Amino acid sequence: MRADARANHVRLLVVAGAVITEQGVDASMRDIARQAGVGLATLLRHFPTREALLEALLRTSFDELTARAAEVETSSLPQDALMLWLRDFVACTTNYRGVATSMMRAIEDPQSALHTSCVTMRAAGTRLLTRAQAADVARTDLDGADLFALASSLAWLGDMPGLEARAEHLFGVVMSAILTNADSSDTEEERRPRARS
Amino acid sequence: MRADARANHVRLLVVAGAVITEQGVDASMRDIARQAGVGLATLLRHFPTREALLEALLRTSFDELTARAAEVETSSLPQDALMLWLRDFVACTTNYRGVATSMMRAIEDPQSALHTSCVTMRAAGTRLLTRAQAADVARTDLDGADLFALASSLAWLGDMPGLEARAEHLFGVVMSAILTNADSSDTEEERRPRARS
DNA sequence: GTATATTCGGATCGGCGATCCGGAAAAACG
DNA sequence: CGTTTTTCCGGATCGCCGATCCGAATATAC
Repeated sequence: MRADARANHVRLLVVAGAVITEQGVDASMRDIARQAGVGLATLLRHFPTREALLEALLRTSFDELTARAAEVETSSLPQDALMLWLRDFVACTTNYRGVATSMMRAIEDPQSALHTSCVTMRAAGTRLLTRAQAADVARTDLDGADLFALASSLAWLGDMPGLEARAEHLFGVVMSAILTNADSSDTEEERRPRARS
Repeated sequence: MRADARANHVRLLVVAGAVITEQGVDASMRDIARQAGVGLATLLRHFPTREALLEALLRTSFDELTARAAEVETSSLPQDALMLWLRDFVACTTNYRGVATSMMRAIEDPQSALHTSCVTMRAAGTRLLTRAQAADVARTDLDGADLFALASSLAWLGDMPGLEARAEHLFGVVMSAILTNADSSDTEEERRPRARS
């Protein structure tokens, strides 16, 4: 790859990250190119589709999430590991508004540039879920796809206007449906009623 | 209103319903106008924004839902009423793909043509929730906005590709978080593990 | 320094929603 | 009826979008 091309590549990634952070995943590709000081054709040459660009933006975060899954799997109790990782997953996928919808579409479309990344994430979550189920602290009528769907729906809720404040609470509500608090552990706080404003 | 204008109005509603049913709420306004055999300007004169068109399409269903809320409130146990009505709500809002997102945006935007309808729906759900909470069968750390958000997220899940089959199951999972099955009633079936394919 | 291969970006295309306005047609009136 | 008035229609146009083409610019190889 030529030097100027490589420079444009990283420049586009940085600018796209900034623009999409504040405008969401449906930001205008032209805008991104303009703010990066290149032509639209150049952006589209480096990232042929919007999903390819998103995939490049998410790869770093996703790799960190995968590492985090392995980490909590050995360092925490099954129920805590699942909850901690899901919290990270939701937080990560809430950085870019609208990304939950893109991911749910991509995971069903092998052609999507995001497909592999999403499948990897789902697999990481599935491992934590299976471990929790084996420890009898998670309901057994869920599989990895269910978990991915529920987590994605929480991410979707998180970037609805006016719901930012409720997102954490609703996370706890859904978690209470996933975990089967067989014994009262320190994750019990998630069920405690919250003072509402 | 002139006779030809009224005819176009109903014609546009019928065609828009068909087109949006199969293409989702982001269907091209031009397409709808074309299929109705009128100019784009005519469609936009009758429904100045996409949300105004959606509001007109949803009004009938929403009125039925409001009536249904009053019906189950008097005919069913608090927990059953809440569950039955939420099921209807989700089914109704899943008819048009993408409508959940439109509703969540509209309910925070008083300018939206959909705003009033959404607020009405939320109020209907809130009444059923409050009744269930008073009967001690629903968790008390939820308010109407939480319920609306959870129901909308279920509707959102329902129109993700590949999740149609799981939607009902996930509905049960989330319901199990909302209801507090104090005594084992006949709604208990929702918690029974499901055989997965 | 020249030749080659790669990359760039302006230009163009079809499609979108928004808007304008001249003409068509319904309605009101005599 | 015919005429006038009011309403409504829809083609045309605008700026924006993403996709694509291709001559110009330039980094790299020799």
